[in-house]
Amino acid sequence: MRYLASIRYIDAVVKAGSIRAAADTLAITSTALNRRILAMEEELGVPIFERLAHGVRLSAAGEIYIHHIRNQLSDMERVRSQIADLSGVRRGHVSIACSQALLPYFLPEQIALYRKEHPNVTFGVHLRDREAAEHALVDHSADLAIVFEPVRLTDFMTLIRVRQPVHVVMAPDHPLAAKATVRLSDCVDYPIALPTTPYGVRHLLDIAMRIAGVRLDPVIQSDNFEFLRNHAVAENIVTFQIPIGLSDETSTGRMVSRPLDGRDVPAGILYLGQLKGRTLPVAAARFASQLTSALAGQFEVS
Amino acid sequence: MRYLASIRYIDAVVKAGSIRAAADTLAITSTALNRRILAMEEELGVPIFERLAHGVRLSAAGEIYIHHIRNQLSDMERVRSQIADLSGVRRGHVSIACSQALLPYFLPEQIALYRKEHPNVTFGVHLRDREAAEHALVDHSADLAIVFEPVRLTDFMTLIRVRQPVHVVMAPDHPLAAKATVRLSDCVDYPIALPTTPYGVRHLLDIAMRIAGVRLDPVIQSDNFEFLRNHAVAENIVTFQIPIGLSDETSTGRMVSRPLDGRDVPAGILYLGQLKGRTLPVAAARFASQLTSALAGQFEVS
DNA sequence: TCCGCCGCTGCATTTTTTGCAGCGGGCTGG
DNA sequence: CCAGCCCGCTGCAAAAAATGCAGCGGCGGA
Repeated sequence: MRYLASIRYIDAVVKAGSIRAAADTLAITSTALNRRILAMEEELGVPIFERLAHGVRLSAAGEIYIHHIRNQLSDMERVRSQIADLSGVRRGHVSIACSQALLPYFLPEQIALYRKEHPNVTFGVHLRDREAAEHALVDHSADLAIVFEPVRLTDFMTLIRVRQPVHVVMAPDHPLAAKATVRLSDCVDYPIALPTTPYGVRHLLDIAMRIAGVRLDPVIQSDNFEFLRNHAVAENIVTFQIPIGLSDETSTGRMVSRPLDGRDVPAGILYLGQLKGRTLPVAAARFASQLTSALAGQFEVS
Repeated sequence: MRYLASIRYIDAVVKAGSIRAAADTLAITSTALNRRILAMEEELGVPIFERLAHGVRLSAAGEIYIHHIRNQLSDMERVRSQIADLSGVRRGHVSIACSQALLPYFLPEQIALYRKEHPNVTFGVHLRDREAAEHALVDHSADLAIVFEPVRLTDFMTLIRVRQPVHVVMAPDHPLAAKATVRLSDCVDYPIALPTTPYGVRHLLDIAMRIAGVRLDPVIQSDNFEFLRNHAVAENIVTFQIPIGLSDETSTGRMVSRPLDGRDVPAGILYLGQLKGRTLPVAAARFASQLTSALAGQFEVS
């Protein structure tokens, strides 16, 4: 879309933080880019950027304007895909920001399922914590976000919520694997591995331990869930995860998972959502509704 | 806004119905305009217009696209006024589609009141029936609509609803002027003037007559409310109107109005609304909220 | 059938955009 | 305290894009 070049350039400058840097990424000279920006500011009647020694920063007017620009650009995307829709070709791109638990099993399966129907739709999957995921929605770098136990809900519109009880994960021959459900107090006798503090599961466990007066001292801490799972098998210790990230490896028998008793640790909640007030591109909207029905089968929270 | 020229041109072509006609209104040659359109269609990959012998018409894709274009253009207006806002100058334009009843008294007073605070805001007031008013919202030729008893509510988002009992209007010396409220059956003895059928007041009366088994044969019918009022005084007959269009001339004593008994004729409802899903420009939003509080004093319907 | 209006195209001209080289200014590390 | 670096910005020439003019062929209405 040639006629949107100017505003796309401005978006690039905002992202890059300086005109010369943006010019490089856009494969044009800084002169051309600089002039386009000056021309836009002329038309607008106000500077879009503040000039600093090491680049540019959005002015107050620029903040308003960049918002508008990003809306325009993604609206244009939506319109293109709507038009592509009615000419029969289903194309598009869906960008997802999500937490680790979705990566091993759930999303690959869902995306594969969707792409079987619509092979021309491409996907971007980005690992983001809760805050970064919300930010990705705001700056339109993601269409959908799937996060565990979000705190802020500004700009975030929930499409569906799913209960995720915390599960204990261990090797099949571990003593705790004999039980159907596990009490928190059962775990104190065994060495355990925990996710690091910012994560939702750890957060839930911390609260539960404080209430129950139990202390679980982790021998391993990691910010990588896959590592924790594998280590639980390798060293025969226990770790804690949510079921949506487990289905694959428990089904192969490499490891088993047992739910923690709900009286000890309340279930966490997984949120699928999008930017509030945004109309998603067709592809993203359809994928979102596929996810919604897939999740609704689990432990939907109404 | 130079960079929006192309889409503004397309909007003009849609409005004009042919490229050459649009080129005239835009003061460019048809060549230039034609080429811009071809270029846009090239970029979009689909024709925007169908070529007919006597001009062009939107294709299916074009319908989608023109929607997007109009959104973009009015969003741009909003952004400009937001930016103007923060540099202190309050400017803008508010376009209103409304029915006749608002013209004599209510809107002039409200607009004057608003412009006393914000002299740089300009207004457009367009007389439209219910359907045309809704259409004006859809194609962004109006920001706000004030209509009586709307039928369809697609695309229309109600901001406030106000009850408007039908009033009998007549000269001060008319026999009915002695009563505080008037029964429909009281009117049969006098010659009456009615609005023509499409209007809300007429609609309410037609229904009421059918229910009550009364027949009012109008000696005068008109589609102009001002004429009906004036004629009621000139010939000493009665007519029917809603109070919001009456305050001025009844206060001067030229004519009087009496409410019809609610048992005979239910009150009509006046709607203030905007296009569903649209963020109004600042000026329009503020004027709308002024109207809302002004109307809330009357007979607000919650 | 003829006339009028339409959209569209080849070509010359004008206007706009781009790239190159270079200026002056602020921050940073030695 | 100063050299080096990166920044945004400008004059000028080249390249690219948009515009206008004249004219073609098509289609519907008189």
